[in-house]
Amino acid sequence: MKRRNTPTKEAVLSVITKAGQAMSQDAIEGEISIDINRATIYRVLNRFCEDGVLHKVIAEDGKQYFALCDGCDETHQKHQHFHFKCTVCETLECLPNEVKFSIPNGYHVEDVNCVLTGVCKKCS
Amino acid sequence: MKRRNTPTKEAVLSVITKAGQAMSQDAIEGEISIDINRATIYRVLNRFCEDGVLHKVIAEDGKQYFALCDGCDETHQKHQHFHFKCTVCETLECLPNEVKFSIPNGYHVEDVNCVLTGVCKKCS
DNA sequence: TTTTAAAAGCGACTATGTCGCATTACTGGG
DNA sequence: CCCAGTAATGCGACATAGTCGCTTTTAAAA
Ligand SMILES: [Mn+2]
Ligand SMILES: [Mn+2]
Ligand SMILES: [Zn+2]
Ligand SMILES: [Zn+2]
Repeated sequence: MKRRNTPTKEAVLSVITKAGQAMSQDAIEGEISIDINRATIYRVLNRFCEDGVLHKVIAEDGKQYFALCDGCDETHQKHQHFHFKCTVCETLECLPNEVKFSIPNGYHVEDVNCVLTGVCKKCS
Repeated sequence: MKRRNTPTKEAVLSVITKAGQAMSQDAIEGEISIDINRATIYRVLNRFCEDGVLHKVIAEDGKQYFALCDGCDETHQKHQHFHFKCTVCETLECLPNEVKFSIPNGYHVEDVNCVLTGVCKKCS
C-alpha cells in the first residue's frame, strides 16, 4: 500500500496549491494541463485525503470540494473550521474560525462539515 | 401563486412529521403509502422549504435531507443549528445547539449548513 | 533488468436532482 | 353547483457527480 509518485499526483496537487482555495473535480480537470481521467482524479484526491494532504468539504450544492490541509497527518486531523462558499464567484475557501459545539451526552462526533454560503469579500 | 391542498402534500408532511427526523426523498418515497412521482416529491419538498415549513440540510453524503422547521416563516428563518448524521442508523436529526461563528469583514452569510457526523446516542 | 503491485485508463453503472411538457384536479367566482 | 384558470402531478428525458470492475501501464524495489 505504499504510495508512488506519479505525474498525475503532482499535477493535481500543483493545481490546488496554485488556486489557493478548495476545488472540485471538474474545476481541477479544467485547470490541469495534461489530460487525466475523471475516475483517476477522484482516486488521487481521495488518496490525498487518506494521507492527510487534503480534506474534503461538502458544499450546499452537494458537491465535494478538496482543500489543502494545514497541519494534519494520517492520525490527527483538525478540520474543525468553517468554510465559506461564495454564490457569486463560486469559490469555496477555508476560514480560520474554529467550529465550536457541544452535543448531547452519548453522541460521538467523527467528522465536522460546516459551510457558510453567501457573498465573499471580493464580490461584495 | 397561491398554494393548493393536495393529497401529496399531506402525505409527504405526515411521513416527515411521524418520522420525527430529517428525511431524504428516497426515504420519504419508501415510507409513503400512496405512489408519488419522484420529481413531484422534490417539488413538494422545495415548496415547503420556500414556505418555511421545512428546511433543507446537505449531509456528508451530498444528499438533501428535509426537516420540519420550528418557528420559521417565509421571511424569518432560523436554521442556524447543528445537525447530526449517524453513520450507523443513517438518521439525520436537528440538534438544539445553535451555530455561532464570526467571519472576516466584508463577508455576507446567507445560509448555514453544519452537519456533525458520527454515532448517535441510540447506536452507541 | 526483472518483478510486482500501485496507479491510470476506460467504460459502464448508479444515484440524485432538475426540467419541459402534457394532463389532472384544486378552488374561487359566478 | 359549475366552470375557468392555474397550481400541481406524471412522465420522460436529461445532466451531473461519483464509483467500480477490469485491463493496461508504469514506478520503484530487488
Ligand atoms: Mn478547510
Ligand atoms: Mn435542522
Ligand atoms: Zn466571491
Ligand atoms: Zn444512530
